[in-house]
Amino acid sequence: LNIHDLARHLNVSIGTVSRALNGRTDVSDKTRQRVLDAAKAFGYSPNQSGRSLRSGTTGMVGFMIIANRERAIRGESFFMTLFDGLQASLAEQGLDLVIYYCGTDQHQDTYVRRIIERRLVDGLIISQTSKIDHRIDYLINAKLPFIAFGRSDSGGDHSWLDLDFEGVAEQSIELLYSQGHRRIAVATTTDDVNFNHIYLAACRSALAARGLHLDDKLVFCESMSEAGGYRVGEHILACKERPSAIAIIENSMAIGLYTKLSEVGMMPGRDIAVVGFDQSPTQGLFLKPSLTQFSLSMSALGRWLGDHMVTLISAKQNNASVPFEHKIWPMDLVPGGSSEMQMPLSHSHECEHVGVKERA
Amino acid sequence: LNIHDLARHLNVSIGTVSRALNGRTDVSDKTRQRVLDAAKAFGYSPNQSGRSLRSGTTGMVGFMIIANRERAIRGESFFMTLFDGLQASLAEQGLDLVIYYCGTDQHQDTYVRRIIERRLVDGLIISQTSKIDHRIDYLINAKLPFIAFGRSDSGGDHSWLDLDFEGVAEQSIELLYSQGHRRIAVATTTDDVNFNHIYLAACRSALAARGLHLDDKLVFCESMSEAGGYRVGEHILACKERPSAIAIIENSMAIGLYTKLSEVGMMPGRDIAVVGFDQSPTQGLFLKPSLTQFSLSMSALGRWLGDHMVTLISAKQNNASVPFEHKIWPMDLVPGGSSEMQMPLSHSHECEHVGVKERA
DNA sequence: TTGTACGCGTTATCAG
DNA sequence: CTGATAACGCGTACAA
Repeated sequence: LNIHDLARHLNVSIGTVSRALNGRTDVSDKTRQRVLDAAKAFGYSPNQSGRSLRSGTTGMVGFMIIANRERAIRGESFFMTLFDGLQASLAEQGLDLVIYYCGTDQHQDTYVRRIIERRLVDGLIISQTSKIDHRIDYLINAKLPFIAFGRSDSGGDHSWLDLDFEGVAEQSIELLYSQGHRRIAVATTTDDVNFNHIYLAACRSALAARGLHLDDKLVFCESMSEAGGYRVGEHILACKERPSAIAIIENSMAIGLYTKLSEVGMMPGRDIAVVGFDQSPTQGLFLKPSLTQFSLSMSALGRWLGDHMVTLISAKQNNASVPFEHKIWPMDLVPGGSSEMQMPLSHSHECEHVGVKERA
Repeated sequence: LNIHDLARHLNVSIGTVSRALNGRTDVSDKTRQRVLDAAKAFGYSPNQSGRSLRSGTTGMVGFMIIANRERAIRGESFFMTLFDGLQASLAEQGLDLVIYYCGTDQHQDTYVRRIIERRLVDGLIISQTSKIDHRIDYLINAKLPFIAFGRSDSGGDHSWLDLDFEGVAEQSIELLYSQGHRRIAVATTTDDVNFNHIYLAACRSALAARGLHLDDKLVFCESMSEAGGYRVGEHILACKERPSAIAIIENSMAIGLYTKLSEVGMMPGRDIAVVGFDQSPTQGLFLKPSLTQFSLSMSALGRWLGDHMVTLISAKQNNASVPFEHKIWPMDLVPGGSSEMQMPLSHSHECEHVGVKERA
């Protein structure tokens, strides 16, 4: 069923049908209503290929996620929680959200090229950006509206949104430091994504700001999974000088850490302080003891992405100058039992920095 | 950059370019190579809209997932684990996977209509089928190749794939029964998906086959989330006659149950036997004690979906008769510590059914 | 206010 | 083996 059939049935021209359906003003109300009724009655909907070909626009916004062989495709559920806000925002402008899944056997750079060259979308959101990310160079060059979810050193100016890793690191270290911890470990993931570098660097500066040096032996890099966290636990137990606290970048890793610790009779919040991050809204709260972590509104984050994408797309259509945005998304500390322990002050490893009030 | 530009640059006609790129035989090897080289050099890729319009086929297969307000969009990560096999299978036939996310503010039936009417895909996989699912009626009527991931009572004959809920229920009940449990609870979800009915019914029959009646007071229906499992724990504790075992349909609920139990000093596998399902490959293994659950190859499952979808699509293109398939996907028991406890035989609540060998 | 006709980029048919 | 040309379904400038 195409526009010709509908027009013939109504004894009008296809031009009139098209105008009526697209909400143009130059069509009588009576005719418009007839057309709309008939379209509904026959279940007519314009063929998207024809429409795209003619208008040069697809009405689709892509969100690309990358499978990761190491972590067995966990953590991607993280993205699910933002699709609702994103979808709602785009829908208000008549845009559709489609998710492109780049499998383990596909290369992310060529995958992006395919999507863009074939003109599948009007805009694209990429995630899991790496420190050097050729997708960004390509997209800038292709002049396609896009937003990077995650910072990168690649490319020129472009819009991006990222979580506040610096803020999380600062708050985590401050919390642990204020409770007397001086030997603090950091766990990151083996993924080739930029946030590992950002988080680690931020932890390092936060420690340095307090006169502490981050021991390389206390930086653990494992896969983003329960299994990875379990191995982090093994590393901790194998330490000659065990840390009294650890900041861990991903909550599923915290779960594995909990498991390893419990196997040797250790408990987070009693024998070692643990601070997590936030890769799933509820997960950490149901650990025992509850995991200290950081909350954020994924739905609002998705909406931000959608709103800004709409701006970028309309700017391009109007040949307007492009207002790039750079957004650091705030996250709020949710204290849990895993970081409740206080350190005896005498055990400080940084005696030279211990001031008067700590001795009091 | 379109096919005309490429043809002009090569001093050949657009027809020749098209033939060369589409691997037709009626083009000389020399010309084909020139075209391919030029296409690569200029980064030319056919415009999908033009191609779709002409050929009437999009080369896309959709996978539709439905957001669920109640469970805060958890559990959808389940699907992620099958996309790899699905994607790989489709890619071998030159088909692309696109994921359609039906948000909480969209109605699933109208969402499917939109996708189909606008001709966005050559085939569609729907998931989270409900007992009565109008999407199936619609898709059958639209004559579009589709597979339902999940059984439904709706529609006529069509292809579907579903997990072996009956097998899981049977094995779960058998395991618990053989260890002396006679008062066994079942936890399902509040979602309007068919597997709740299937699982519950299968548990009921498995119990009946052993002379046990499933007490309605021992059927708990909560949201598919840690919070839901937590509430299941509350229900159990509030029971006048507490069950000694529970079969629970989803692993994130098991996590919440663990949490509630630990709050009152109870431990799975010691104070109550717990058998889970499998919504995430690793989750249950890192609970303490490890959760008895069922494993399956999600990648293979995805591949099955892809392979069958390819069959359906080519059958339609060749006007061949459609070989529908109905597949129950097997799952394997992975015993964990959560179900290790043995019940003392004297406590059986079903004395009239206790046979000689149990008294021995 | 409505009808006509062109072209978006591609593939397929047919003639050479 | 190759080139010219007709569709595919739609939106829109232009004519009526």
